[in-house]
Amino acid sequence: MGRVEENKLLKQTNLMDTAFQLFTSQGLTKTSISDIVERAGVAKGTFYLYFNDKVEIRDALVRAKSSQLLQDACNAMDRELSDGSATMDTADKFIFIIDYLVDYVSKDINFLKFMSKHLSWGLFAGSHHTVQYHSDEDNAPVIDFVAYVGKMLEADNVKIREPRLLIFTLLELVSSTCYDVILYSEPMPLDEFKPHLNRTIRLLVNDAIL
Amino acid sequence: MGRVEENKLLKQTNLMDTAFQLFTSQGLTKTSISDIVERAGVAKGTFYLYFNDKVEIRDALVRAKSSQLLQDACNAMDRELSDGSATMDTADKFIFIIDYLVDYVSKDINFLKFMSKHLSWGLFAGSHHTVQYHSDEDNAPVIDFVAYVGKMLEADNVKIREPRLLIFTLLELVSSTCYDVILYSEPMPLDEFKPHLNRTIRLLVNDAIL
Amino acid sequence: MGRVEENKLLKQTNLMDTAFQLFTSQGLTKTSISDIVERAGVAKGTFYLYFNDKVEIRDALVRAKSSQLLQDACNAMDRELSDGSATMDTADKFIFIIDYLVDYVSKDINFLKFMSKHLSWGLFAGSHHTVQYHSDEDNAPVIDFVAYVGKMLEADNVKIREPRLLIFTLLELVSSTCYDVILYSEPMPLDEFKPHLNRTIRLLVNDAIL
Amino acid sequence: MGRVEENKLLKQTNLMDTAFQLFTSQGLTKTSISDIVERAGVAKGTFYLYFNDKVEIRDALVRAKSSQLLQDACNAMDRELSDGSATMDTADKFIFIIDYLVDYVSKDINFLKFMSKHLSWGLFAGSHHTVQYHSDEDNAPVIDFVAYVGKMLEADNVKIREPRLLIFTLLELVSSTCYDVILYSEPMPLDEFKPHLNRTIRLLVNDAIL
DNA sequence: TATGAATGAGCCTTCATTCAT
DNA sequence: TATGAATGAAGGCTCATTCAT
Repeated sequence: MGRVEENKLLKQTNLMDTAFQLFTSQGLTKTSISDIVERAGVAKGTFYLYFNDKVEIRDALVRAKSSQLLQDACNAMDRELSDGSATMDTADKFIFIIDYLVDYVSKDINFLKFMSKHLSWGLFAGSHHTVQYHSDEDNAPVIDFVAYVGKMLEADNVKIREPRLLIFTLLELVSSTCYDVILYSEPMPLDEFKPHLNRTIRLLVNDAIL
Repeated sequence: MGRVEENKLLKQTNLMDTAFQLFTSQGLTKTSISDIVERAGVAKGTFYLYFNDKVEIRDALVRAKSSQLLQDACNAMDRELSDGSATMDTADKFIFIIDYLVDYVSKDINFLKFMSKHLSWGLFAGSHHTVQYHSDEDNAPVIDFVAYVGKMLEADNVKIREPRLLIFTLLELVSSTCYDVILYSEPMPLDEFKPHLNRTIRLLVNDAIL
Repeated sequence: MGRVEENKLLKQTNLMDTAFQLFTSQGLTKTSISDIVERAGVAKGTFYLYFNDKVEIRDALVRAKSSQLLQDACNAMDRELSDGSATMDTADKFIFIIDYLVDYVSKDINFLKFMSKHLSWGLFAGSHHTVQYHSDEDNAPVIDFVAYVGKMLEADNVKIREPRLLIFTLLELVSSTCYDVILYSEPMPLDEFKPHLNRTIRLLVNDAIL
Repeated sequence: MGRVEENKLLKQTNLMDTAFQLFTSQGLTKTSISDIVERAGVAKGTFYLYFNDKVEIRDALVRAKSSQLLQDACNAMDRELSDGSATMDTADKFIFIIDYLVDYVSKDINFLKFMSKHLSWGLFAGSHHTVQYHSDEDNAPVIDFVAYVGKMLEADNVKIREPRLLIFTLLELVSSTCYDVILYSEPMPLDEFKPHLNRTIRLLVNDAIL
């Protein structure tokens, strides 16, 4: 990558980081492109060199941030496994990962509001029209979550009917239910809901195992 | 209800009907309040007599329309059952109802986009801060979906662990997965996805039966 | 005064009291007629039965309140004189009265802002298009300030060239200078300004004495 | 000053000139920002690049115009003095200048209404948050009125107790009394009032001379 | 007399977007 | 590439005023 391209990427990253801060702190609609460029320290016109509009940068951020969050969950899983203390079956591992996700968003309501129910977009990151993005704060390249799960299953010596579908279904289920549960305690508070959620996850995972 | 109050309800219904038409035909952001009042044939100020802003009328509509859709599904279920031709167990009935919902939104993409993943809001309709609303097009009063399912289970002589939770979970699962499946064919087209969805529904329902 | 007229006056007084509260607490432009009628507990239309617009009620209030303030100053003067302790010449008396006015407005900035530099309007109250008004809080009928001063001069056995003109000039001088002095400390703070003001008052009064 | 900055100042001056015309011809409240920008031939948004709201441009204009008027009065004084015909003492000079001011506003009632009683704001122009402004119509740079008077006194070999305070007091007295006198003939018509005013000016000036 | 729902013109302001520099 | 002044359509919203009840 040449100096010019590198510089370009830096500007873009800067814009995305700034936009993310503003989106999560004051909301999407309350954040104007003026706000973003002012805080980012670039001119208005510069924004349009990198993004066509606010929706584009929003979508790019949702993909990037959910992808990053999945990555973090994988890392946490790896740490847990290398501890060697616990014995986890495949369903336990799914539950662990999802628990990590739920914990994270329940501690950062603004992040949850920004992501809405679109946690699964992180799965499709890397595919069509994804903006290259790697925030300064993040410390590792983002890998493919489906691939990670694949390796996990391999290690467990377990085969699953449609791994990608299972992952998608679980993520949608989790992000969708938890959105209402966390934000509105509807139909019940999170800690009351969690056991049911885990039971459902185990059910779906075990059913998918061939 | 006095003449004045009747008139007020009519104005509100008129506004909501008009807003719904515009939201589903040209999208939420592309619809201005000016558009709504112009088409509804009332003054701008009148809108603010009934709603505080666009978000409020949107939310009221999401609740009302999803509630109505659930009602329609119940009616379809009743018709099917009164046919007497088919023998359906409890899981079959859930699958039938959900199939009705999915069919409906898959045939009206704009409706799906408007509702986003919030089909379950129809469950909470009738509860807190719900605007009274009954569109001219609709032909029956809206009853409580949870209550309907309750009676259904009674008729089947079946007891379920947490009926409200099951219904919520299923609705979230369905509306969330189908949103991506229908709009983006992600991770697969709808007809390919449906068998998996049905299998999952059956799994969850049977697991909930005591 | 018949019951009907009495009632009418009560409504009007109620509206003016309410308007005054709002004008002084949130400012003239920030106060809408809706605010006034809502707080006063009457319907929108009722306002227009008593006043043509906001300017009319504002002007009526400025006249009434400045008139009342002048009255209060007279009462204070009377109390001071009946004490018998002090010996005051005519200029002293003017200074005493004006000091009362300045003290009052300097302790109620919002009142000062509302009255602006129009303290002398209280002189013309009772004349053309003045709304009859007597707030609940006030305890005495409002008399004519010029007449009061006339009696005061008589008691002092002093004749003045043009009493009404002197009073007008002094009031304008005081309200105008003190407005800037109190609100902006321009060209100097109030306590620094007061000696100069008093010197000027004495100068003008003595010059007017025949 | 670069081309861009020059252009900016021109735009601002243009806006202020236009606003002044409208404010004085149709009044402050009857003039909308739409009116101003339309007449000025710029876009609505451009207004907000230079002023935060209508009050800001109004205040800037009051300061600028009163400052300009004081300047004009100084120029007239200079012309009068260079004529050499008259012999004027210090009080005469003050009376001359004030007479110029009163004459001016009495011939332009709309200007008087716009300025209200705030003629003294011209004294503080040049100080804090004053918008740079120099109308096309005006032909000379605006100097400091207090400084002008200072030189005048020097030439007269006269020392005054608190020159700035005297000037402030005189200006407030004049603008405040003449506002009511000219607009409402209250308490008497202008020509009847003028001798009294002049007497008062002379009194105050001579008293201030050390 | 009193009401308050309805009006609708017009308010101020925002903001995505452009383009000359 | 980058800038940021200028744009102006469109936004949400207010509010004085009316009038049928």
